[in-house]
Amino acid sequence: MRKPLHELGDLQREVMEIVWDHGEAGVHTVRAALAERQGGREPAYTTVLSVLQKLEKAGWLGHRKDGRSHVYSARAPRDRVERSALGKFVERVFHGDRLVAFQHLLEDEELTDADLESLRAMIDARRGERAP
Amino acid sequence: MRKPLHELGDLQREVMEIVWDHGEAGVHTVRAALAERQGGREPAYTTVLSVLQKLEKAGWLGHRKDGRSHVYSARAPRDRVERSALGKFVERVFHGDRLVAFQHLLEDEELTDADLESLRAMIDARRGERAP
DNA sequence: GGCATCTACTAGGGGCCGTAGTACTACGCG
DNA sequence: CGCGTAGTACTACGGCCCCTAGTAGATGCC
Repeated sequence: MRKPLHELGDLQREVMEIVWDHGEAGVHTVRAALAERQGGREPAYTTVLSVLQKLEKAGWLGHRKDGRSHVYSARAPRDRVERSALGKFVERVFHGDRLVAFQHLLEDEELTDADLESLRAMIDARRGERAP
Repeated sequence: MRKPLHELGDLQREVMEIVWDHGEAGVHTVRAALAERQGGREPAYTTVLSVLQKLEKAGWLGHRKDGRSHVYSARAPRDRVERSALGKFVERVFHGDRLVAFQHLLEDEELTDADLESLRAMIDARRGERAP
């Protein structure tokens, strides 16, 4: 299967995000978005094209024809990919123990009381849908 | 700084875990532990030594002399490293939004009601220490 | 039909991983 | 005192992936 999202190179991940954000995107769109995100100049046209093609070959993207151009779109919805990546990560680093992951996330200093509140809400919602 | 834990290769991560588990470990210990974990045969002595040395050069390990041997130990406690890795991961994949990470973890099918219960407890504990 | 545009294919520098060999060192035993 | 064994240090190499881009070939508009 596909490699987890976080194991992609920086450029490839960036491109995936751009495609997800735009719904679909061609080389020009991606180039422009890249330049804007990173504040640098655009990579060569063929560079971006190559990346797109690699991502397609790897199963991340599909494309349709629009005139003579190709317009790429993600083959899997973003949140499913992210969730899967998180799962793989938890697997590798915490041997699958999600509770430990929770614990670490909770220990984060930056969480506000409001955050904690909405966490509780999330959990309660989850319990609700579990045992209705 | 050091690379996040999940970006290490499989062998290197494995070795780190072994060292953490043992508190400290020399080449022989690591070799044996590797063979046992993976059920395969031990990698060459020098292979393991090389890995240990690489990890030391990268700042993961330190060593002390014991007779003519080196005994390696981790330079940072495991849970700090894990937490940092999780932080980096959330940064890369969720742009730092921990709540999204929570959400995904919560959506996991495998969580039992007991798990959800202890999650609530964790959160409450956290709130308690926050606003006493 | 000719030119601009776009894709396909190929390539190479750089880096990291796992793997291990070779060379050198030092300690302990006889 | 000398030698062998065990241990470390250094170097190497194949494999793989990333980013980068060039060149060549196809195609469609004017």
